[in-house]
Amino acid sequence: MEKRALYLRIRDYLAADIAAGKWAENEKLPSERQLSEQFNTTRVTARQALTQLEAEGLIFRSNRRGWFVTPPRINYDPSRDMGFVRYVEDQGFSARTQTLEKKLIELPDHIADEVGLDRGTPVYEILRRRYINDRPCLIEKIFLNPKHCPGVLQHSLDRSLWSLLKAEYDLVPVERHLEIYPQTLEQPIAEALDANTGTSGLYIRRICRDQNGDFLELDEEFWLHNALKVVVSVMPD
Amino acid sequence: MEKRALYLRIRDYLAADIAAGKWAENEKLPSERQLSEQFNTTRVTARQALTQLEAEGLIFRSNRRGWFVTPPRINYDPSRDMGFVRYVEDQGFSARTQTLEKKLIELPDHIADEVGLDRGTPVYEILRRRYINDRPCLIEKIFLNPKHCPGVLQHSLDRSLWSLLKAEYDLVPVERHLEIYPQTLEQPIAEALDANTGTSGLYIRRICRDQNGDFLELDEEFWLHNALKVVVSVMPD
DNA sequence: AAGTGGTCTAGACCACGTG
DNA sequence: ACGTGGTCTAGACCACTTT
Repeated sequence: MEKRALYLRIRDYLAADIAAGKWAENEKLPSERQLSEQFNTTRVTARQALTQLEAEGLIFRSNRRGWFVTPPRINYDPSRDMGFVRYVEDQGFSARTQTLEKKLIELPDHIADEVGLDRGTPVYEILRRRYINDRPCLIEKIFLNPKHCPGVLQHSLDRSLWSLLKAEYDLVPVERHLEIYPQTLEQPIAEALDANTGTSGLYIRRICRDQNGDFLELDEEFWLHNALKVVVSVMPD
Repeated sequence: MEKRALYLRIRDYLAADIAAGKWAENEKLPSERQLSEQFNTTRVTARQALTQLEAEGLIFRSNRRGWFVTPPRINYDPSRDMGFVRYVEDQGFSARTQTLEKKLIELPDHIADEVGLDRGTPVYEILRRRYINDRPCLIEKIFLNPKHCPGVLQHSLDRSLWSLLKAEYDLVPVERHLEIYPQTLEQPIAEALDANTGTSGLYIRRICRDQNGDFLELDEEFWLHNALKVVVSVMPD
């Protein structure tokens, strides 16, 4: 006799309802108390089912507001920089970018060592938040080498950065290094994404260099784990 | 007055101990009951701290055996196929590959449609498990187009597949499509990795084609989420 | 003011892994 | 046989959001 745990059966039940479209994208599920009553159990067990669905990416929570059905993942190719908004819109979603900060700073030592710049080198730092269908999905921290794009902060940065760099400075990345791994979102980032501290996320980092191997850009992206599917095409070496 | 939740303070305490090397890699932490006593709380709260550390990738659990310190992530470049074992060993780890199954099957319809083969096309299916430092870290399901590598199943597959395909059939992939996203591990896969059903994982899929655009290989990998850092280098289009 | 999730207590029984 | 985590009960109070 094999009997799945109660919380997994509740999970299955809710997953089936979600698949059947009982709730629309971004629509709120019944409260934990309602669910625990409905399934004749306690809140702890109902929560366990919800947490499992959250890990699977089927639902997400908004702090103290409730649980909601996750919209489909977008495809995202971090090796292409031409128009995030356009790229997302081609998939039938709306997208929006918001610049949170822009300033000139000294590159942190450990990053300087990594990209091969002198310690203390000044770089532009840009902090942006990106929305998909009005849902904040990622925080992006960009470091730009000012040697190659002096004064870039004076432009509006709510648009495609690389189309700006191409148009104004004729900059084109030649070499791109990508790093991708699952990680939890730390407090300030989780907060900015209306998520709980410790929620799972996907970390993406990109380093771009020009034809001389000069450092152009370091881009760090902190995504909600359920918002995207990374898609990359690679040609042989 | 800001006061972090108890489970987060326990988390911080344990995280500090781990960072300080109080327990070695793969070493077992004290039991949940011991921890809850030590921190003067209940098992539920101690577990919440452990679960948080698990999400962060600092510790992992082995079914009903306990909680253990996670070894460092390996770098992994899914766009390079030359010698997983060698690649891992270059980073100072040991690696091992185990073939679980190999057979000729009909390609599932939805995959056939995707890669552009006729439905019902026979393909080789290979199931492998890969270990890093004797810890099972991923399950790999490979579909090979038999048109390009007839009889490949007669060889030992516990070695680098692409070095075999190159040596025996002069096959070299020209175009590679990658998809990467966080997902939970389903029962059979979690089981094969000595993990719990529903544990978070990282899903990686690679489609390789030859110079004519012919389908060569579909590779699906199911990784423990804390075992790797995906690293890819991309040259411009 | 009412409802929601976030946190926490103090137990319990079970299935499984280890000696 | 014993220790471990896995699951579950039946409550409670709090912080925050919504009405």
